[in-house]
Amino acid sequence: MEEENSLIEQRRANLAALREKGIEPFANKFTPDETCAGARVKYEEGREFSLAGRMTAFRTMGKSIFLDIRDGSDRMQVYAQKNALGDEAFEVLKKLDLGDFIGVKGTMFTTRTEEITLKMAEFTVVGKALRPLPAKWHGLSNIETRYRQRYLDLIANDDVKQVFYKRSTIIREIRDFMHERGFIEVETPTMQAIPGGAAAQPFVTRHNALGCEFYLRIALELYLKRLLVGGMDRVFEIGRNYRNEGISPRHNPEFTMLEAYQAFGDYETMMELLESMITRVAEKVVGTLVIEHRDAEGNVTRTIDLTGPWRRVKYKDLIREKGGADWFDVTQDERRKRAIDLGAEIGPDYMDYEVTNGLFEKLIEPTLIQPTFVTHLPKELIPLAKLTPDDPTTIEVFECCINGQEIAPAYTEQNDPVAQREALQNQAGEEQQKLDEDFLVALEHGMPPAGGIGIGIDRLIMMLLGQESIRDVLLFPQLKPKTTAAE
RNA sequence: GGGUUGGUAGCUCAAUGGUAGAGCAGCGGCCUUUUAAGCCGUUGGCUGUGGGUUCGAGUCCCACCCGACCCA
Repeated sequence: MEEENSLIEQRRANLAALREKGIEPFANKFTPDETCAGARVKYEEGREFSLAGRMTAFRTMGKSIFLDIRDGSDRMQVYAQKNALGDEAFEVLKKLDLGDFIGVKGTMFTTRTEEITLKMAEFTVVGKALRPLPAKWHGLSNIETRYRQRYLDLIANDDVKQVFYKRSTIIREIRDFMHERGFIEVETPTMQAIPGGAAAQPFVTRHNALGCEFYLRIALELYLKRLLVGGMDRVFEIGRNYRNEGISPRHNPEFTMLEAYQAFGDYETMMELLESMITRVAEKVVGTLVIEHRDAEGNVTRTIDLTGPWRRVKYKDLIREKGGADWFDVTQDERRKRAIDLGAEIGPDYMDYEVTNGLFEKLIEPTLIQPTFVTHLPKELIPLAKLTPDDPTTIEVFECCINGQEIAPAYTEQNDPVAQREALQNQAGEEQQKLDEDFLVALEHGMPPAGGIGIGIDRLIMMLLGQESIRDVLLFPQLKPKTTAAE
C-alpha cells in the first residue's frame, strides 16, 4: 500500500535530512528517568531528569520553542531555548515533526502561567513518525477509521483510552475476586473437535498434521466440567469464545467470557458470587453502585442501580406478567397468537417453548434494566442444568439481566450422566450438534454437584462504563477487510 | 439478507447540476514564558470504485466496495 501525499513526502525528506547529519532517529533504547505523571508529582524546582514520549504540540517563538510531550501517563510541557541548546541542535529540533517520539533531558521549572515545565538541556529523536497524526483539536471522529486504526483513536481521544484502561482494571479486579474465593484459573482448548456447551454456529478450521477439522469453541463449559470430575473443585477461565453469527452493537464474532464452576455449590451460590463480584468491581472501578449512561450530549439516558439484594423473579412469572396470567393454561395456538399480537417475532416452525421464549427475549429482557435474576427457565432451553425438584418442567438456573441484556447465565449443573445424555440427545435432534461422548464418559466417572456461571465480560463492561456498542469496549472489533490492491 | 444513511485535503467539515472551499497542520517568514500561541504569506483534491444521463456531475441514475443505525 504505497499511498503517498505531500505530508508523507515531507516527513521522509526530514528523515533523510536527519540521517545526513549523522542522526539516527530510530533508537534501540532510551530509558527515561520519569514518566510525565511521575515527574509532575515529584515536582522540585531545578531538579534534573529525562522524559520520553510523543511530541504532540509545537509552539515556536523565534529563539525559543514550547512543545508538549505525551507518554502513557500524562502530558508534559518542554521549553527549549536557542542559546541553551546551541544553534545546531536548535535547528534540528525545529525540523522535527509532530508525532515524533523524542527523549528529553532537562530541569524543572514553572512558567509565568504556572505550568510545570521541563527546560530542555538536550534531546534525542527516538522514533520518527512518517505519517501525520489526527488533528489535535478536532480529534478523530470517523468511526470506521477509529475502529480500523484504533491506535489513532487512542492517540486522539483520551476518553477512549480511559475506557480500555478501565476494562483492564475491571478484568484484574474480577481475577482478584475469584482468587480470593479460592478459584484457580485454568486454560482449556479453544480448538475443539466437537463444539459444545451452547447452541451456536461455530467457526471451522483445519489441522493439517492430524488431518481433521476443528471448531473454535463456542463455550468453555464442557472442558471446565471435566476438571470438576478431575477434582479441581473451584475453577474458572477467562477466555475468548467464537460464534459464527451476525455482527451488531451487541455481538462480535469473538467475545470474552468468564466461566466458573464451584463443586458443592448450586445456582444460588452463583447468585451470591455474581452479585458480590459485580458490586465490588463497580465500587472499585467506577466508584459507585449507581451507573449512569449518557447520550452524546451528556444527558442521562439510563440509571442502573447495582445496590443489592438484586431482584429475583421466576421466568414463568415474568411471562405471565407480560403475556397474561393464564399464559401457560391456554392452547399453543393461543400463545402463538398472543406473542405475535404483542409484537414478538415468532417463526412459523417455532416449538411451543420457543414461542414463549420469543416473548421473553423480545419483550421482557430489553426492559430488565435494573439487575434481575430471572430464575427457573423451562427445561427445554438448557440441557446442562438440573431439574427443579418441585417443578420438573423447569431447571435450577438463572439468567442475570442488567441494562436490558443477558449478562450471566448460571445453573445448578447436571451431574447425572444418564439424564445428561438424554437431554443432550433431545437437543442434538433439533440442532446440528454432535454428542460429545468424551464429556459424557467423564460424567460417568462421577461429577460432584456444582454451581456454574458464565459471565459475558464485554457486556458487563458496556454496562459498567456506559458504552452502547460492544465495539467501544473491544480494542479491535471485527470489520470486513478492506479489499487490498493486490487480488 | 432487507430498509435508512454516510464516504469530499492529513484531521474536522462546507459546496441550487455551473471555476471544489474553510478551520486546524503542513510549508516559508517574524517572534526567548507560549499553551487551540499570535501576525504575514503559501502549498495541498482521481470528491470510495466503475459505468451512465447532461453542453456541464461532488451533486442526478445504475452497479459495486467499506461503514453506521434499524429490521430479519
